[in-house]
Amino acid sequence: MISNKEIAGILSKTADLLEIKGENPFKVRAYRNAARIIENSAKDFNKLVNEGFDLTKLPGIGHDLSEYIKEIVKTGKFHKLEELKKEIPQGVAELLSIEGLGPKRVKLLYETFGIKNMDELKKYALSGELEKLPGFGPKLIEKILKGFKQLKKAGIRFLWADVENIAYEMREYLLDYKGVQIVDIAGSFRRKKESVGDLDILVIADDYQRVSDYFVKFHRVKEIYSKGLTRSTVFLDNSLQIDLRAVAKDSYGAALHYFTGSKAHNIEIRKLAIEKGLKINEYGVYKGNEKIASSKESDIYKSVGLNYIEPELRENRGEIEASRINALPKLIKEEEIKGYMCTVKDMDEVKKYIDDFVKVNKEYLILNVSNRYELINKVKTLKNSKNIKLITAAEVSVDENGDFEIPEDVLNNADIIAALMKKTELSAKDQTQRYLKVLNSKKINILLRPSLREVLTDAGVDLDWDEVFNAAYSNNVVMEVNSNPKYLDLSDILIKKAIECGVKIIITGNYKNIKYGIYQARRGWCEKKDAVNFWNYERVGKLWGL
DNA sequence: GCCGTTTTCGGCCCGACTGTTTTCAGTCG
Ligand SMILES: Nc1nc2c(ncn2[C@H]2C[C@H](O)[C@@H](COP(=O)(O)OP(=O)(O)OP(=O)(O)O)O2)c(=O)[nH]1
Ligand SMILES: [Mg+2]
Ligand SMILES: [Mg+2]
Repeated sequence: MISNKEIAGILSKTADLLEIKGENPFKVRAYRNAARIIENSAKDFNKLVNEGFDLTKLPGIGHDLSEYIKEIVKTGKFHKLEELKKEIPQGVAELLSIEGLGPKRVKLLYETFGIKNMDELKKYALSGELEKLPGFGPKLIEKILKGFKQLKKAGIRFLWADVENIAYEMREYLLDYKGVQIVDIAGSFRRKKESVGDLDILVIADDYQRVSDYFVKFHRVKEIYSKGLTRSTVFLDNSLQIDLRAVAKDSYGAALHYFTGSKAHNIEIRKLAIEKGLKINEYGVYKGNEKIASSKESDIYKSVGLNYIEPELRENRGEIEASRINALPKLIKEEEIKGYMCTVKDMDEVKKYIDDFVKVNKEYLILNVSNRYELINKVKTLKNSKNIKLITAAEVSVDENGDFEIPEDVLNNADIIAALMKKTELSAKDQTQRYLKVLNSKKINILLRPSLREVLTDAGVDLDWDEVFNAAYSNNVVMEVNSNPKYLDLSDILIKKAIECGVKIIITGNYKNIKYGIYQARRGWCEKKDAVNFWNYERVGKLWGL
């Protein structure tokens, strides 16, 4: 069964090759746009096609692309891509991953010298032959040679949590510079995407045109890619790219909006402006030559008739329409959490989490006991002595057939049961049935690590989420959102889908990690009604019959 | 290739930085 990601990959690859061929850039954009829509969608396109859903109902997918997507789903191949691959050898498109090489230059390299991979490019660059090409001077060639090492364009990304410290270190560094008033980390970092391709940093300063000079002197800068009066790009020693944008205070709102993105969101907002006879750029909103908004982000939205949209929602996944009709979700906030849920394996962990819990001053704590059920009784004893609202969960492991055992005393002693699906290789159909068996067993309250995914990998179960979420809804099974930044399971997209199916989530994790899960829940349009550990103890008690 | 209570044709977001460009194309955010 072909995944959304695979369909998107085929369309996006086609876009790359069309672009190298010199096709109409707007056609190329249409392919990329379709790829983005599919990759971001909570709907399974394989299923949509098989059910005969009219894909042209989706904005951005018209008659042609709809047919192409059907072809891809039904055959696993796309004839246009197959033809393009015959014309343009494999390695040519890979040259696009080098910073500074776009479709035009790659085409020129291929047509002039027949360069079709990185090795050949390197050979020609070192031999000096490249300089014969129009537009290829010594500086560009030097850049290309260095560019072999850069990551961003090659699609290599970092976990959000892995760039957090360096982001704040850079912010402190910039704040130290004279006249700097505001430093915001924008881009996908501000939108809280689970992984980021780079850091995008906005600086507001008195003499903002001087900031670039200072920026590139940051001690971890290894390579300066470009440097101008209002924007610069550098690479750090760990190959992380950092983009800097510096503007005057008056443009703060417009610049923050621009630099937060996403690109697709920006384009939609700018199209709305055009319809209203306005123009939006990173400096402001303009009616003719008159600037009508610029200093506050919310004013940018207001100028095109929209309510303010939280950064986590800015992915062009329906947030603009929702904003227009006053239907944006009221997202959960970190500080509104009422109860924590942590997994414990031994008494030391139990004590540690209880100690932490007392410090954070929240209402209740759920301890999920894995492996050793005798812990449950010890935890209960502790609960009475410490006089805290403690809920005990017993973790059960589900085998390949969808069976699991809960010993009698566990059933009697644990407040709730949480199921963890053992990793198995099953067809999507069988996997779905296995999940349904568990959900319909009426014995479990929480499904842990529902998709077994891992961020930045292809890991994860293949199944029919509509069926699984519908069963979870009917049986009142809550889905875990695991806050470990390596897992973030459920993902933002599946959280959104779960919520649309009426399924509740519980955001789990220790005090350090919990925010990462909350970020993803916000990206999944999560409101208080959707997240059970944002409810008070009484309401949770009713849900689980405590 | 997509799209349309201004349109079924002719638009499609908008701007900064680089290079060898003497007026702008290519690339990128
Ligand atoms: N209007 C407009 N804005 C753009 C465009 N490309 C990028 N931006 C804005 C929105 C992006 O969120 C922001 C930062 O660009 P990035 O390439 O770093 O993308 P982003 O941070 O969203 O994702 P990333 O994780 O870095 O891949 O700049 C564009 O073509 N047009
Ligand atoms: Mg970025
Ligand atoms: Mg960037």
